[in-house]
Amino acid sequence: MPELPEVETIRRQLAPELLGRRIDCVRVYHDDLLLGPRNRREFRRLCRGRRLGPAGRRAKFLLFPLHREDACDAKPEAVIRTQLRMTGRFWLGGQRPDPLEFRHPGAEFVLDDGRTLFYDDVRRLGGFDILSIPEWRAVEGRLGPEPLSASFTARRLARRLEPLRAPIKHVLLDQRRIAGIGNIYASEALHRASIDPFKPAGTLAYGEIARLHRAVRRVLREALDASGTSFSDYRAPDGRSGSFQNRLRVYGREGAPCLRCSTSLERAVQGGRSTFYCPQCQR
DNA sequence: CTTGTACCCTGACCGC
DNA sequence: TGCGGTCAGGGTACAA
Repeated sequence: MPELPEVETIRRQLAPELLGRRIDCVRVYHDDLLLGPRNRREFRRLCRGRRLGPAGRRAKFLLFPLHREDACDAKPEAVIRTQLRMTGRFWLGGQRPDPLEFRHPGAEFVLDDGRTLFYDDVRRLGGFDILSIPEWRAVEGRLGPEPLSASFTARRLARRLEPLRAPIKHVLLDQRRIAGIGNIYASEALHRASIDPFKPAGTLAYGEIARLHRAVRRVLREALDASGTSFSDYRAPDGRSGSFQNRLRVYGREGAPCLRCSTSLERAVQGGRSTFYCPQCQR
């Protein structure tokens, strides 16, 4: 479901509410929501009684640092890594969320202020694992740069694309190359940069890469400012929708006119996923 | 190393 | 009303 702007929106809403809270009780309703090697009992044991540090995000992962009760100021000893994948959602409140809207309860984290963090996931492709800090550092080291960070430059992007023969659209989805971009914003960025999604990444001219770099940052920034893109099921934890779906230029607009040149937009399948593009102005 | 494919799972929708 | 096929914002394991 969510890409970088949606996950970051969720993080911003949850972070101030969760900071310093103690996890008193954990319930996990499906084994397949535990994505790591730990079973439910181990997961509960590692969470219970821990205090939450500031919620973080890297790529599309939400991170909940866990501190020992007696050493809250020190570095966390572990982190809960959450992946929402396609349909994972959070809701935080004093009672259960509306069961008509949250029909697939996956897990609950009861906090010491009486509220509970609920996780709901229709397809159960998302979930949690607990990583020690060295384990997390190893995982994080394999991820590509954060596209909104100051250190993500066009030059750096060019170096990462240069050896790759795969289509640029496919490369944008590869979290080892660039972190946080998913199927919506890959199509949107390529359209804004007027680049053919099928073009092999390593054949892009530097000028094209510079345009792509700007387009990626701009579209993610604008989506973040709009609290993300909401289709039928995505909601932020406060229940509000994002509004960026009104500003998508190609995603989901197959057959509609290109906003730049009026050519009918097309949909193609790359690596099993839809790519939306303008056959006229993306070359 | 790269690249492609299968797979995890449920639900909405479309054509028959 | 039912049935089969397709599609959905993701990531990983595995084979070639």
